[in-house]
Amino acid sequence: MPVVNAIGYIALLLQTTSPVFMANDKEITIYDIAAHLNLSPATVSRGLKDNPAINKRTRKRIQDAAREMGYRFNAFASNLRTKKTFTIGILVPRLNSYFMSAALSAMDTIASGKNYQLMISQSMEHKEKEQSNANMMFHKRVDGLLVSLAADTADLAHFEPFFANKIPIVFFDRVPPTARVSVSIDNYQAARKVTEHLLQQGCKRIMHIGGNKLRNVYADRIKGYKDALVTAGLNPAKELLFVKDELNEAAGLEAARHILQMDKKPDGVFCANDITAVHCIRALKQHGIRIPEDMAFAGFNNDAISCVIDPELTTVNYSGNMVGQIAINTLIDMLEMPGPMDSMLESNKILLQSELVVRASSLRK
Amino acid sequence: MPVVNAIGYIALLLQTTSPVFMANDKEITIYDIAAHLNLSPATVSRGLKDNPAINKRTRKRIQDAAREMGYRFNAFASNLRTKKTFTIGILVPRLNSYFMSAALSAMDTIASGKNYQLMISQSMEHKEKEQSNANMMFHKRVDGLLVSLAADTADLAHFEPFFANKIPIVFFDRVPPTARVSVSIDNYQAARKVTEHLLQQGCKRIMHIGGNKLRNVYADRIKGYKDALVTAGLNPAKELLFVKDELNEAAGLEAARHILQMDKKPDGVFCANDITAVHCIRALKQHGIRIPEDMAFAGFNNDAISCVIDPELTTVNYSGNMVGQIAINTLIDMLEMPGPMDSMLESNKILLQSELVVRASSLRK
DNA sequence: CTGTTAGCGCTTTCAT
DNA sequence: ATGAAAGCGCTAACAG
Repeated sequence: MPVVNAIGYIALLLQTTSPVFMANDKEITIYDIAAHLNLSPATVSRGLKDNPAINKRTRKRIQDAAREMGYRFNAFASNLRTKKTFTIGILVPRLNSYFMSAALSAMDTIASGKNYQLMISQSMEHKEKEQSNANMMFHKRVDGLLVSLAADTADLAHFEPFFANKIPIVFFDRVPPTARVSVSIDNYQAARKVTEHLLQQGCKRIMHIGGNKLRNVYADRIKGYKDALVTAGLNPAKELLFVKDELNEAAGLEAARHILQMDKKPDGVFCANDITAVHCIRALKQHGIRIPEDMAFAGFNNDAISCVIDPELTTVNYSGNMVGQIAINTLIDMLEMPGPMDSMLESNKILLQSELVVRASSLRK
Repeated sequence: MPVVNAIGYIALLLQTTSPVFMANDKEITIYDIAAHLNLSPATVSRGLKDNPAINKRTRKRIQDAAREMGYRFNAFASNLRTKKTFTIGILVPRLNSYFMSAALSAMDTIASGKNYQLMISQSMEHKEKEQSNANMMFHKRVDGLLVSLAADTADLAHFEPFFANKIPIVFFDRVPPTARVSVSIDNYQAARKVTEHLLQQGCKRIMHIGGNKLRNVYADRIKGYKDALVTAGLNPAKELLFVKDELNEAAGLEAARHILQMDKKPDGVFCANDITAVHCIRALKQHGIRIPEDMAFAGFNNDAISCVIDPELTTVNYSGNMVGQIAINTLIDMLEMPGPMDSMLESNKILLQSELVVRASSLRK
């Protein structure tokens, strides 16, 4: 019987629950259970895992004893042997965006269903932070990694340890062109569709507000925009492309200021994200520009905010939820694939479709 | 010298970086370093930790060798001995809210600065999920816990293992009344201020749209609202209190429907969160109700959305960032306090102030 | 300043 | 169906 020492005694005074959780300083181990039941630790270990090699009644005795004695599984000891942590690392540019929250939300739901834990950290859009986070994940020995790149990440050197050790990485949303496995939407097609829609509404001078071209999401949208113009026989003019490193509220205000001082103003604007679009619209409206009569507008993401602005914003529905789900399922599949190599060699680039959501901000007919 | 086997060979072909990260299947341990340098594993262990007891030159040799040999620290083995994981568990109702994202963002920044990892999971507002998450955290042996409760959590039984084992918990935002350590804002005072502001604007019939009274945040706001009315000599009428379990977009629409069918409509509405307020306003506007002329409006949270609605929403600025910072700092202080007991016994309820942000939606004079 | 030694708690052959 | 024993990689007495 474990002796209740001074600290345990205080814990005893504090506690308000069944004796199951008594803190005696001494953690219960499988050895304690084994001794208690006159079994070997090996049998207890198997019994706790419901190993069918163990007699059904014995298993039950073991599990009951474990519960009664307040046993808790020690994952470290287990990890030390098995080399698996059931932990997935997640690197994202920022936690506080609507899209990312939805993606993480979906990932968390699926991960806990399959008994994986998530270890989340954000780069704040800086490659240095991304590097140190990746490093930390590597040392914490995550089983796999889900990554959405920072705005200024130019190379993947900081992921080499993962590649070399065959720790699977699934890139999502902000994916590098060289990624072997990635999940994102077809930004090029989506941008084409948006631009074509604005053309159909009669726009002749369409401006694009875009993000850092280092990232596929923004580069592809710019390309889609330009190609749509070319296909329509228009020339993608340089002065109609406005690029900012980060597409936030400030970028929207800046874009508005830029538009207001243009001699020949655009009659349509396709903005690579909703937040920027919304704040740009607000600023333009304050200066008497009518949306969509003077200027049609479209955004990207179908952020909650896009329904709140007046007029409601035409945008691209791009489900963080869906991307998150597919990304983590892909990763877990790789983790649980029996043969270790095969899955790592074949490339798997998933491109999701997105849908144009037409709302009042772009309807001119 | 480690032999490159078949798998290692493929890894070699794949790799594009320095030989530091070669995957030889065999992980480098302190024993390998020790053998390489003709030292004992203990010395290597100390050297890697920059223990001043070790000769400065030896330390350097050890660290250089570690780097060259591609050593990576094995946290499990370390945890197994030291019983500390440098991992903090976080339980939140939902990841995808603006407030929570900001709080997590702040926590992540501070945690990584102090070398802690975060293990985040969400309850989806259900106590069952919260329970299983808490359980998982306990088994993963987090050093401490940060908790914001689900909407329907009625008791804290699932946290007993933590209390009993003296694993510190800091509750934040959605805190239980019985919490020993908690960080939240003064919801009562904030709600009073909002209500008083509406009164000052000439409102005589102020409605309150509130959330689940099980949670302090909503109960306190309701109380603040009622007390402000009483102080002003008004009677908090039952038909002017509209309570929904979850304050989301749907709740806003439902509230609007409710208001539209009221015989004697309110001339002011104080809504316990911005999202609900915004969608309620949108619906009311569509039915010809003018804000603020017919009905003044105020929300809570200063969500990004509150500046996008027209008219802009009067609200309470309640920084997720600040709450997150203080919560995690409080927890880390507890974790790093030398004497284990003292800090756990004293209660520490931090109540932050918030500020009323007056915007057009409530200005009638 | 460095080395020896004995575990931390679990898993896993290999025996029985 | 169960047990014995070795070892995962690190740390902390204790000894020198």
